[in-house]
Amino acid sequence: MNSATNLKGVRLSYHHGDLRQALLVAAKALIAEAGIENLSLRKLAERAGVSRTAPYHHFSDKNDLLCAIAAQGFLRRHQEARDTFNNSRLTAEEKFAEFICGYIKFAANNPEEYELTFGRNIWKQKNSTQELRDVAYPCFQHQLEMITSWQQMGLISGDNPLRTSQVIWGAVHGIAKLWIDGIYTDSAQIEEVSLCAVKLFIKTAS
Amino acid sequence: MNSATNLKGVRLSYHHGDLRQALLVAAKALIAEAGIENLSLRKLAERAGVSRTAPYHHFSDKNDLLCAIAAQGFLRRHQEARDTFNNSRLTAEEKFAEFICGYIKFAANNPEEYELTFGRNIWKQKNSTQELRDVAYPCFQHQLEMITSWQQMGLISGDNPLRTSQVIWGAVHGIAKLWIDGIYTDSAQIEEVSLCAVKLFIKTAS
DNA sequence: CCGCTATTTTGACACTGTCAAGATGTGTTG
DNA sequence: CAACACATCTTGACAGTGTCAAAATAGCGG
Repeated sequence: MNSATNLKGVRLSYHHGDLRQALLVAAKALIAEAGIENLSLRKLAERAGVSRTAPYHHFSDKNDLLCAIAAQGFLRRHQEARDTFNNSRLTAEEKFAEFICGYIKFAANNPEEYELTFGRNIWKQKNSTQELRDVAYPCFQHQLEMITSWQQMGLISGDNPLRTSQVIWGAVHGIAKLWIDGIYTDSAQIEEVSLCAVKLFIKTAS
Repeated sequence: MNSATNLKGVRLSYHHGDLRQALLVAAKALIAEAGIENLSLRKLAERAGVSRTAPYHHFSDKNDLLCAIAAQGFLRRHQEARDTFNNSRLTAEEKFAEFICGYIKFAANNPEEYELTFGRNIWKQKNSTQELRDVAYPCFQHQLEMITSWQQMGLISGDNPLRTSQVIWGAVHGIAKLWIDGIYTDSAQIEEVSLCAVKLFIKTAS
């Protein structure tokens, strides 16, 4: 259970100690630097100071590693949303606005990690791990619950909570993705777009 | 200018005749079958009955080929949207509904091609070709014009047309992507989600 | 000290995008 | 018709990728 690395990350012993955690940290750094598509297990292993195939004893394959990182992302986002929703000093409308803006900010602040977490790489086909789904679905469910409550109190229009939740989630996801993927040209004004979305979904807006 | 292939696609002459077009067609087929990430230039060349590097005489690299396919996608979508908007037998509200549902249907009917056209592969970093931007931006611009007109006639709420357009585009894009990437579980109900989006954005909905 | 197990490494394979150099057609000009 | 220029296609090669099998090494319980 020793960390077995000195301050520079150079290995001191043959066994790394906590290679799994080190790989996750290094992978997130590499992804933030150069994007998911530029992450290779070999470069990752080199960064962690370990041979090419060492990661395979902690993750069954590359997809498994990506799913583990994404799982952390879901936990973080879920926690953020919970904190906002449970903040008793905010009105319902403020909570909703913060949900929208917070979601998009979450994506904009860590674009590459968002791309991994909510992107196609790990979700398409049957790539998602059971572990990932176990933390992602509660996050989705929580979003649905929040939207449902806002709808029941008349803040948001629409009747079917599930469909409404899917539309609103789709909106923030789409805004985030269009920005991250560089399709929006005026990238600076992401905050304005968020606020516009809030106004469009709130019932009293005219 | 001869096609120089028989019915089975087997080459008759050394020169292919219209390899560029044949590659585009074959690539779209391969993508529709197995997704973008499973498209390799080598498999593509083999499918076209040509050597590995032949495509490089018609496209500067893989990204260039993908951009060419995406450009066709934009032209198709742009035409669809124009047809709907110019259809004088539809009311404004029907046009808006058809814009939303049509966009999502466009994505749902050809998920892999949509992923390519509006996805990160060709837009992130500086991957987009000038040719691609030349057909994509008018398509974006047209969306903005339609939204602006619907907003001016009081069909849609909001004040800033550009921001509103970005939100609505984000919504349909996000709904489409969540569905395509397999994050939504109940994939069958994409039509219901589209209609819910229409109701949420139209002013008179309560 | 021996051996068992977890961990890491080395070697190898198939696959990828892409470049350089050569081969083969097609068209044009004298 | 012949010779040359050019477009097109092919072969060979290289670095990089994910991943498997087998060997090497370390730590721990007896």
